[in-house]
Formats: sequence, C-alpha cells, structure tokens
Amino acid sequence: MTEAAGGGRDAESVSKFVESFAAQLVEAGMQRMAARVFAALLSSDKGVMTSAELGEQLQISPAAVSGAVRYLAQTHMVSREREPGSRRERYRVRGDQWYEALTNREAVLKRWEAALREGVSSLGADTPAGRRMAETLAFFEFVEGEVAAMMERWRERREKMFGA
Amino acid sequence: MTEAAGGGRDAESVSKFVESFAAQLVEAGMQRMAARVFAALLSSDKGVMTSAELGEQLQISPAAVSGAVRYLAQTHMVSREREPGSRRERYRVRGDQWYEALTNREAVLKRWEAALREGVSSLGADTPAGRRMAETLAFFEFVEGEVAAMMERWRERREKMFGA
DNA sequence: CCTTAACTTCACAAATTTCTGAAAGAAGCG
DNA sequence: CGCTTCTTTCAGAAATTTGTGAAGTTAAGG
Repeated sequence: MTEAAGGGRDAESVSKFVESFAAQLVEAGMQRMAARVFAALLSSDKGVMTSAELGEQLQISPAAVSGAVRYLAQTHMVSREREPGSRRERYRVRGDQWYEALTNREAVLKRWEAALREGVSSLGADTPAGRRMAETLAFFEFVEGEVAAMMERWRERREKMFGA
Repeated sequence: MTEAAGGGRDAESVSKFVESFAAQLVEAGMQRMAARVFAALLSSDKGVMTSAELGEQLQISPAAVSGAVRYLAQTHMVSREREPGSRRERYRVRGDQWYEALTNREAVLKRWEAALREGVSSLGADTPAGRRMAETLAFFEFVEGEVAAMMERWRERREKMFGA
C-alpha cells in the first residue's frame, strides 16, 4: 500500500503535487515560497498547518514561512488563526478561498482605473490617445461589475454542488 | 501653452502618465520595461510606435525594446506590424487590446486545472484534501466559462459605445 | 515576574533577473 | 550582389530579489 502508517498520505505524491502546482503559480507571477506554502496547505488533510509543519514539510526556514504567509494573508489566499491558549499560529486555506482572493483583485483594478482617469484628463479626452485610454478604462469598469456578478453566481452554484 | 509646436503633446504630461501607469502594472507583476513600453504605446497619439521612437522616449537601449516587445507580443498586449517596404517594425496597441490579453489568460487557467486534476486523482477524490482541490477545480472551470460569456457581452457593449 | 515557546524582523550572502554594448543576422534598395 | 538600416541575440555588469541565521519581540504558563 502507498498509505504509510501514522495517518500520513503518501508523502511523495503530496510533494509531487505541491511542487508541480506551485511551479504553475510561480510561472503566473507568484513568489516561489508563497506558492509552495499555498500548495502545501491546499493538499494538506485538514487544510490547516502550523508554521513549524510548513517549514518541516517544505524544508524552509521559519523566516521564509513568515514571509510567505504574510504575503498570502495580505492577498487573502489564506487566513491566519490564533490557536486559543497557545502561541502557535495556524494557517488555513478553504476550498472557496480563491473566491476571496479574486474578489480582492478589485483593489488593483481600482488603482489602474485611477491612473487611467488621470491619463485621460491630462492628455485630453478629445485626443486619440485620450479616447483610447477612455476605452480601456470603460473595459475595466465593465469587468469590475461583471466579476462581482459572477462571484454571486458562483456562490449559488457552490452551495448546490458542495453545500454551504 | 503646454502644447509644443510640431504636433507633440506636452512631453512631461505624457511621461508622467507613462511612468505612473507603468508603476501600477509593475506592482501587479509585469516586467518593468514591458510595462513602460506598453504605457508609452497606450498614450501615444496613433497607438503605434517604432522601436527607435520607443527607445528614444523611454531612454532605453534597442535591446531592451526588443525584449519588452517580445514579451508584450507573446501575451497579446501589443501587435507587431511590418511596415511594408521598410525594415522598420511598428508596434501597435488598440483600445480593446486588454480584451485580447485577458482572453489569452485561458491557457494559464488550463494548466492550473490540469495540475489540480492530477492532484485530485493522486491524493484521492474521497480524501478531504481531494475534495478541497476538486472544489478549487470546479471554481476555475466555472470562471473559465463565465469569462468567455463576459467577453462576448463586452464585445456587444463596446460596439454600442465606441462603434465597431 | 521570569521562563520559554513561538513568530517576526534584520542584515547579509547567494541566486536570479534585468539592462546594456557589441556583434551578428535579416531585408530592402541601389 | 553588396550596402545600409533595422532588429535580434549574446555575454557580462549591475541591480534586485530571495532565503537564511541570528537577534528581537510578544505572550503563555509556571
């Protein structure tokens, strides 16, 4: 059997998934350690791990875990939990965490929009460049609204497929 | 007047926009030179510039332009045009180029999905981790379909707002 | 309070990425 | 055909990013 004793899954399968999924995330622009930590959490049995467990499994220093987790928490990819009555912190990923993360991309969009508005008004709305930027701006505004609606639909569908 | 003679806009306004918009793109993960080139094109009068013009305006070497443009073309953020009857190449950004670029993110999604499917089957669809990954996978599949539909809606709206 | 366990911050070393100048490679034009 | 003009490739210097060990900080538990 590939199942080891002591409640572990096949450590090699897990590691293989972790590294290959992390690699995809890195390629899409995520920091390497953050990607690995996220993948490890995603493939963990409970979806929760302590800093020590992460460092152990990924063979990285506490400092690296700390940095990765800070990034992931900022971008809402994981949530931190203070285990009550212990100085241990636990990091959790839920199945619908991507929903959260994507929703928060909105802040980025907002900043892009601000920069574009600035550009339109400083170059002049009646210039060719101004019109081009205005169109870009309109596209972003459109996407922003659509994403919100899309997320609402996902909520409904998710509830049906996976329950609450 | 801020309008210089010779058809130029106020060079400083343009540069200010270019750098500030580029900075936002960089923060979101784009390479710096690519971001600057893209912003320069977006704010150019015709939406078209030659390699030499880009190098001149941004004060970067031909090599840097070449690298940036290759990246932008790969990700469909700009299109290259061979000016017929000249060894000069021209790079163009259109108002709806983001549409193109976003559409092509699909390939990235596909790879993520593949990695997740691999993970689900290797960890077991009946394990907690497997279920969590399956849910993530379902989310991505959902998004993929929704984005396609969204883009179709944008096309329609765009036509109304800006014409063809 | 003092001890101890855990996380965070800091300074530095290592690795990677980025940009340049120079040379090589295409492609029009005479 | 060779010249000229533009783009790309390449090797290396410079800058940035990344990850570590070690010191610092916070908070639980005696």
